[in-house]
Amino acid sequence: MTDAATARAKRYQAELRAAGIRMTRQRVAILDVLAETDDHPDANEIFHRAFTKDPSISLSTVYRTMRILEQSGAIHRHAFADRRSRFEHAGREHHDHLIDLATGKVIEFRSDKIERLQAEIAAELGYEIVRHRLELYGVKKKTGKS
Amino acid sequence: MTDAATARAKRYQAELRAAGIRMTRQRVAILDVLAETDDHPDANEIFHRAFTKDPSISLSTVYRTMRILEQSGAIHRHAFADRRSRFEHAGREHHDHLIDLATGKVIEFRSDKIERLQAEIAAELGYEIVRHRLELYGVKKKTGKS
DNA sequence: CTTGCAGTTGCACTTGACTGTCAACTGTCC
DNA sequence: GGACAGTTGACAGTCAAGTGCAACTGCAAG
Repeated sequence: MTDAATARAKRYQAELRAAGIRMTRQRVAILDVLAETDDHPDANEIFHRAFTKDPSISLSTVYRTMRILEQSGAIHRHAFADRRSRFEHAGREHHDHLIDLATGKVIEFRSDKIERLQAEIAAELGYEIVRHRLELYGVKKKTGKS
Repeated sequence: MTDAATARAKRYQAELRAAGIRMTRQRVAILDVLAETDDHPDANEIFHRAFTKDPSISLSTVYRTMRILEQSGAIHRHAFADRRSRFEHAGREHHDHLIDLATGKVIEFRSDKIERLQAEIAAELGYEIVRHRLELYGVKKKTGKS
């Protein structure tokens, strides 16, 4: 665990405690995992990673904790093409995802233009956007002129 | 079942038979359901609707058929906020979805600007979009001047 | 028409992701 | 150091979806 990750983990803990969430051994382990993660692990993956930090943790606790963290706004839940949820901590700037269909790799991107356009469209339909989901599924363009 | 829906159903049948897919009683029932549908039913809902046309159909067959239809490109599978798949027949123009968080109502919309922007963004990242998913989740704006 | 048979089906069962229950445990506030 | 409400691990239960298999059936060739 890098120093930066440790610092992040500490910050998450402090924030959650401030929000009245009890900091158990298991939650610390999960927060550590999230702090040193920059991919989009599913519950099972988080369980395995947390398990190496604290073998007393159970999968149920991971599910329960992910739900609590989601409700408190600490993490975001995604559901890409497959049926299971993937998570990422929320302390980062909003972004959307481009999924490489060949490798499954998830690339993050952000476009203010698109964000603005979405708000416009919703407004036209009489709605206000609370959240959105934009996922592009694509394949690598063959390099070369074209 | 309206005449238009019947015609659509017949067309679907012909297309699938041309693609070498055997037209069983059950598949006809499902195709009929899809032809007269313009919402986004899930497998269970399709099962119930098809059941009224042919009580011999089973849920397994609906699942199997939806998969076949999806692979043959006849329908699109969506997974909105909930965990189950919803379907719609593909014979229609591409569109995205705005989901009303209060009522669950699904509104369809389409924006060429956004489509173009998406392609641009993917291109910048070196990708070619195969498909995408754009869902806006929102609430009705309070009416009035604003 | 009848037949042959690969493709389909219904049923019962399995899977995979998650949720609920409950006795035992443990942060946290005095 | 208690007290005790919040939390946990184990495991049963739920829910959407997929599967194995014996029985059935489109449909193409006779």
